[in-house]
Amino acid sequence: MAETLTATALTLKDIAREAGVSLATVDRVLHNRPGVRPDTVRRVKEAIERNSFQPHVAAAELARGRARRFAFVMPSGPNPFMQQIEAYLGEMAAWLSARRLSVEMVATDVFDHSVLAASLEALSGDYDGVAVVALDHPGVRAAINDLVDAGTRVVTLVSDVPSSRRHHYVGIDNIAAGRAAGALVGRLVGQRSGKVAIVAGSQGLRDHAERIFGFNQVMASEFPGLDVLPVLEGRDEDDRSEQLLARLLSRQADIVGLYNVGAGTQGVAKALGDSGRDKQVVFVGHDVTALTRRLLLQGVMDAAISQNPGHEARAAVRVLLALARGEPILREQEKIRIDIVMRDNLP
Amino acid sequence: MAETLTATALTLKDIAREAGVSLATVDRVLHNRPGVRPDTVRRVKEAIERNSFQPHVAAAELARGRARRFAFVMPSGPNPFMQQIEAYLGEMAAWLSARRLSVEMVATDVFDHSVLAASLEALSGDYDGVAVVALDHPGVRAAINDLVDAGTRVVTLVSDVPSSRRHHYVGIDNIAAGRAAGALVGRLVGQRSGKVAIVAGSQGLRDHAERIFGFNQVMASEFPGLDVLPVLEGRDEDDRSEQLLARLLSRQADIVGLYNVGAGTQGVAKALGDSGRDKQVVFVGHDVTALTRRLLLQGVMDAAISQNPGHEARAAVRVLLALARGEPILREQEKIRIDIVMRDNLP
DNA sequence: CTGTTAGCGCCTTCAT
DNA sequence: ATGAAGGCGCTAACAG
Repeated sequence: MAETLTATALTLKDIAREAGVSLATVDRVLHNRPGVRPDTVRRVKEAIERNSFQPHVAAAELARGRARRFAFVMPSGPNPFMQQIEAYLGEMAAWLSARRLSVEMVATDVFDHSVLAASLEALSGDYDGVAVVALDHPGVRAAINDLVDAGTRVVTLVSDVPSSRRHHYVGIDNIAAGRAAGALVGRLVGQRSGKVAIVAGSQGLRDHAERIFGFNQVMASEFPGLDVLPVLEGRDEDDRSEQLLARLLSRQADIVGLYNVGAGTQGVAKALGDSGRDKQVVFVGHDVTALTRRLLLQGVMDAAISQNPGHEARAAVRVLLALARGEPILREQEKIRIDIVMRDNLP
Repeated sequence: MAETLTATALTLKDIAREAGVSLATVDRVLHNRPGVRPDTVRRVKEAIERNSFQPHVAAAELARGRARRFAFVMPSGPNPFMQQIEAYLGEMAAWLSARRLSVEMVATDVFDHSVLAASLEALSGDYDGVAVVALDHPGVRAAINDLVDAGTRVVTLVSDVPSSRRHHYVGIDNIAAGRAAGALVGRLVGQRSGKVAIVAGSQGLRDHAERIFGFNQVMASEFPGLDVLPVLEGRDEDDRSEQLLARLLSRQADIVGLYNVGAGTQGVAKALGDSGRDKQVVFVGHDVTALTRRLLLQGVMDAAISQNPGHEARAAVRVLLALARGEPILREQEKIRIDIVMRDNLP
């Protein structure tokens, strides 16, 4: 009837006794520290295995006694999504402080690779862990690798640098996100056929490029009746996005779908609204902000592909902490999922 | 440039010195224990406030030294969703054990209120916390309240008993889930008009009733062209669901949408498949299991409204732990969101 | 290579 | 009503 899920609580001392060694030796083996005869190592490991011993994290944390410092390197400037992440970090203040953790925000120009790289280099040695919203560029990659080599734990946040040796990426699979966007546009357009417009910040941004890739994949394979137009590059700016889209709308009468890959949402919505076709065109974009929430409620936007900024903030902290403590990462828990948000399931 | 998010790490001793009292007194004030003069209480509280002091959780946990026991009361029988929750709890074994927590599974007939109530009563006094998949019934409510009165922390899981004094509910908003289902059926049906069928386990189950309510809300207000048929009650059984739906399909030619509220998915899919109309009818159901995953990939199901079982398992444990420790609950983190899952964003 | 020992910060008797 | 002191389980010097 009742099946228990955990072993009984032994301590280091028990293992020491069972293996016929001292506390210190068990501790050494536990942390793979040198200075123990291979034979002793084996004996101790066996005792640990046999009892499936787990050191008490609270005791370890207390004994180690060191406060840990983490830095979050984030874009300067008013990006609502990034501001949400910062706000959620702020909400964790008590949680952090009860664990003697500190997190510091470092604002930088993440779109300029040399500035970003310099910001990262400047952190070297001062932090136990760094989370960074990264641009995928060789210079940035080198800076990340230098941090890693210096013993700092590094996680990329929202935007990855897969070729670097960062310990972990906290963010969504952007190709899958693009596919989800494509599926939504296609399904919501329904029987109609026509053209589909894409507005992105820049195809040079890795995440944007990946989203577009996924989007086109689905369009090509599943919705042959829809014709994807060349990508408009609005640099994530409202004005530019608006102008480009307005011009396109005025020339193409048979646009039935619109995918906004990045920011500049205000401009995109304006162009669409001014054209008077916001009810006919299926409009899918990214992230739930004050603006996109309003657009969804008004029926201008039909769906938003979103990543949960609170989850990303907390996952980044937890992953850095687990890495610093040498604990395993709960991959399933830290995975950032792609949420499809429509008017009726707005969070 | 760098803005820090945490206070410096003081200790109880620092507060004691500053307030001119001993460690023990600060500790008493911190935990609202009796035996301290009101005046002293004030002085100590001020010192705590002034420094925004946070006791170190690791030290507290270690000193308290007591292992904590939690029980999970879950439906007996082969419910894939519940099995997933159990599996995720199993994956937490190391995490639990490193914190000297144990969780025990208690299988019971959650659909029989007297059996369920008896199972709950039997736990009294033995556990620090109980998570229960609850039936909303006066007898169950009383059993929950008794546990709470006995000092046990209680969270309802997946299915709530709002009228009880449970400390927390870990699960989705089922009305919102029904609305999301309605919006999807309506939007995916597109321009067509016709009839929409609903298959539920029973309208007596609170979560099913709520989902149906939300579904009908959206249908009535947003999709007047769609006509919702009376609910078929399949008792979450494959056979019965199949028969009822097969009969309905044979009589109604113009069914364009289908909402499966609970389990019995296998039967629903079979009836739909046998009718040869699985590609024309928009089919939305709940939860991502091996079966629904397959149906989504085959294009039989169009979308699944899902709650993340891993998240629910971990949230239940974290909430029970926070309650037991007297820590605040991170509401935002523990909130269970409604996920819309389509073929292209299958997790 | 291995063992001994003094804390880490808090909680809990036990005295006063 | 308040204080003193030991100990929770582990880590990190320091001896040997």
